[in-house]
Parts: sequence; C-alpha cells; structure tokens
Amino acid sequence: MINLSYATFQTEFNALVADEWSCLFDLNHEKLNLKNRNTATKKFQTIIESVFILSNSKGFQAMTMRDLSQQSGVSMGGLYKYFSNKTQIAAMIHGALVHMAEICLNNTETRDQDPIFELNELLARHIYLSERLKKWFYFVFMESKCLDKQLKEKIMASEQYMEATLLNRINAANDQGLSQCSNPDFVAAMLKVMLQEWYLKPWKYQQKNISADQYVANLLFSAYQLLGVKS
Amino acid sequence: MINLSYATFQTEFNALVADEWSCLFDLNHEKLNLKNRNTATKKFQTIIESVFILSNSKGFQAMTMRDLSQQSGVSMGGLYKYFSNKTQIAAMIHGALVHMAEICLNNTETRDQDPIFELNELLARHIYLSERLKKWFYFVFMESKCLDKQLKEKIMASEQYMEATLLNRINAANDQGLSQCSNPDFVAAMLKVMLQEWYLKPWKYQQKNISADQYVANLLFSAYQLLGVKS
DNA sequence: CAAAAACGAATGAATGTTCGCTTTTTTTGT
DNA sequence: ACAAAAAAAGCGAACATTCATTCGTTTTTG
Repeated sequence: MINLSYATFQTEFNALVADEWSCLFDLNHEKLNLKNRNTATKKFQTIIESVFILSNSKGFQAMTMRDLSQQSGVSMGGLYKYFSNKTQIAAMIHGALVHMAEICLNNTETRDQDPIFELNELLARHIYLSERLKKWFYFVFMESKCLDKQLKEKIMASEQYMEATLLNRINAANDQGLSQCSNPDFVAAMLKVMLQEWYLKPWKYQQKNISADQYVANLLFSAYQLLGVKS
Repeated sequence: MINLSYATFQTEFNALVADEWSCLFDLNHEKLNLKNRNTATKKFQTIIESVFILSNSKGFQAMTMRDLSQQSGVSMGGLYKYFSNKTQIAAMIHGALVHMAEICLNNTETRDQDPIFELNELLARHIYLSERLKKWFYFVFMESKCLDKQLKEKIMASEQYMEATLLNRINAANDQGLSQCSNPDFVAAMLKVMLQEWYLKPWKYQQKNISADQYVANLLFSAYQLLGVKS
C-alpha cells in the first residue's frame, strides 16, 4: 500500500538536509561570526546535545549556564561564541526544526493522487521525521513557552497547517466515496495527537521494543478504522 | 448506553471532594500552622490560580515570587504562610490532584459488569474530571520535571495504572466476544492520548465550541471503531 | 487584648553575561 | 617547506543583577 520505511526515509533525509548540526551552522554562522564550518558543527553538536540532556531532566529554564558548561565540557566564555544569550539557544533549536520540517514534509511530489494514499504518506513521513529528530520535537513541545511571540506563532501555524492537511485528505476521501467518516474534524485531531504520542513518550515504546515502522503500521491500521475506509 | 453527563459528574464531584481549594487546605494546613479554614481556603484559591496563570504563560520555573506576589496581590512574606518554599508549591498541586483523582476514578461501584460499559464509564469519567480540573492536569503534565523522584514516580505509576486498566477492559471485551481488537496494547495507548488531548489543548475545543459531553461522545464512538465492537 | 495573618525592606546566594588573556589554527611571505 | 604573524577559538574569574527566603513590625480578626 505504501512503499516508505524508516530506512528509505533516512536516506531521503540525509540527501535533503544532510544533518541537524550543519543545518544549525548554516542558519546561524553569519550572525555569530563563526568561520570554520567543521569545528563549529562539532561544537554545535556537543552543546545542543547537552542542552537536550539537561532540559530533559530539569527543564530548559532550570538549566543554568554552569550546568551547560559542565555537561558539554565547554567553558563559560566558549559557550557564548555559539549563541548570544540563553533564550537564543531555544530560538535556534526551534528555528532549525521548523526549517528541517518544512523541507521534509513539503517534499511530497505525489499530489492529486488517491487521498487515502496521501494521508498514509503524510502520517508515515511525520512519524519518521519525528523519529529522526525525536529530541528536537520533544524540546519544541515542552519549551515553546520561552519563545518570543513571532516564533511561537510560526510553530502554531505549522501545527494548524498539519491538522488542516489531514482534515483535507479525510474530506477528499469521503467525497470520492473511499471512506465514510462521520466526524472528520475530530478524527483529524486524534490522528495529530497519535503523531505526537510518538515523540512525547519515547521511553514507552523503547521499553516495549516497538520500532517506528511498527508504530506506523498500527497508526495506519487505526486510521483506516477511524475513517471507515471501504476495503 | 452510558448515563453519565458532565452535569451529573459535577454533583458527584462536589459530594466527594467538595472543592479543590479546601482539599488543598485539608492536606496541608497542619504542617503550615494555618488556623482559620475559611480565610486560608480563599487565599489558597487566589494564590494557586495566580500560579496557574503565570506558569501557563511563562512556565513555573520562570515565574518569580515577585511575579506571584504581584499577580495574586499577596505580599512576599504573606505568600510564605501558605507554602515553605517555591518547589513545594508544585508538590502541593501535584499531591492534591493525585488525591482528588484517586477519589473520583476509584469510585466505580460498577465492577464486573459488561467490560465495554466499564470502558465507556472510565473514559467518560476521566474526561469529566480533567474538564473540572483542567488547569491542574495541564500543570501536572507540563511541570512534573520540578518534582522530587518520589512524587514523580507516584504520577508515573498512576498513569500506567490507567493505561493498564484500559488494556484490561479491552482484553476482557475480546475474551467475551464483544469486540475484535487485533492490537489491544496500541489501542489502549491511543485512548490514553485521546484523554490527554482534552486538557493539553483546551483552547482548541473552546475555539470550536465543543463541550466535554460532545468530546466524550466522539471519543466513545472512536473507541468502538478501534475496538471493533460488534453492533 | 491576644493570637493570627499580612507586610515589605533587607540578606545572602545564585545566575547570566562580559572581557582580558591564552591557546590553537590559518594565512602569509620568503 | 617553514617560520612568523595574524586571526579565530577557547578560557574562567569578575561583575552586576536578580532571585528565593527571612524577620522585625504592623494590621486584622475573634
């Protein structure tokens, strides 16, 4: 039915955005006057991974710069070569994630096909993206409060766009007689929540040894039931 | 099918725990040496409601005691009559919510009935409880990081108990031939997420003018589909 | 008039950020 | 090919600010 697995998605991802750390470099090196791409990319990785560890355990606001310095092994002064202040760390992470998500999710050359197929594709692609960038998605969900209004609105808008797209596909399927869904708005909202579950409770599925591919299979099966897809 | 509405739940709630502020008083007045129940209950309300407002907009960690003093209209020194330190505010809120949830959700005298009916009852009851204590549930979900391990484990345990109960009812329905659900674990997890959606994105349903009762109706309908309940 | 509740300036600890300095890397001139 | 010089990256103690918390006093309540 759908020929996309996490493995194939990953090669696609690598081709489109290379990796998250160089993306971070590309978006910020100018303002920060960072010259050497190679060393800066590595430093971004160690710093941001430390941010994820600390904000995961105590929250971004509770993380101090001393914590971050110790966890990353980079000195106080050294850190400030990679961001201009603490709140900008969160802004950089959010900005880079929005950038990467736009690249990966708008990459659906498959337009005007079977709406059910497109829905499957969208759901699968989102799970795979949030699997690849699990820490990033979790951070953005939990710490979106410490953003300025502009970025916050950009996040909200991209979320609503996602839900609207889901709803659009459901309605199209209904119109074409492929499904009979009596509450499309509710189902679209539920599908979105089922996508979020994957990155909000990663420990749960690690514990049960459930892979992204298995989760997608279950998700698509449930989507068929909620949509009332005719077999 | 199920004779429980938000209105009837509320009278039941009022009978069981009176209201959240006096619950807060009952659980904490001894350690804090609060004598006058009436004034203390009112103060708890103004203080904790202010905590919810501030932590909603900037997060609990970012909220300062000066913020809280200004928002609530209670002086710096006055605040400390109602908790011994900042982290204890979060602990008190969590403790009271767990207490209230235990009272309300274990109040299912209807045991060993039709498992489908019991599932309906549990789902509906949880939505109604989280509707009544929306702010509380949201706070606990977002700010559980600033708790000591003991309380955090208590929260985790009660969450897992909820999911286990859902799973249990699904399996029972399958065994009795009332449903045919091929992935009970996944469906239990999804139902739990659908419960969380109600208090994590309250603005969404306020905007669309969807009441708790309407949400429950949609939720139960979807549950039937996911379970494959035979009509 | 006691006892309880409320006040808010004062205190000390902790936090984000800076800056003069050292080390490492890159570029340049021969 | 190599050293000298310039540029970039890294360091951490010092600074000003902000925060949670306290305590002597005043106000309110029963």
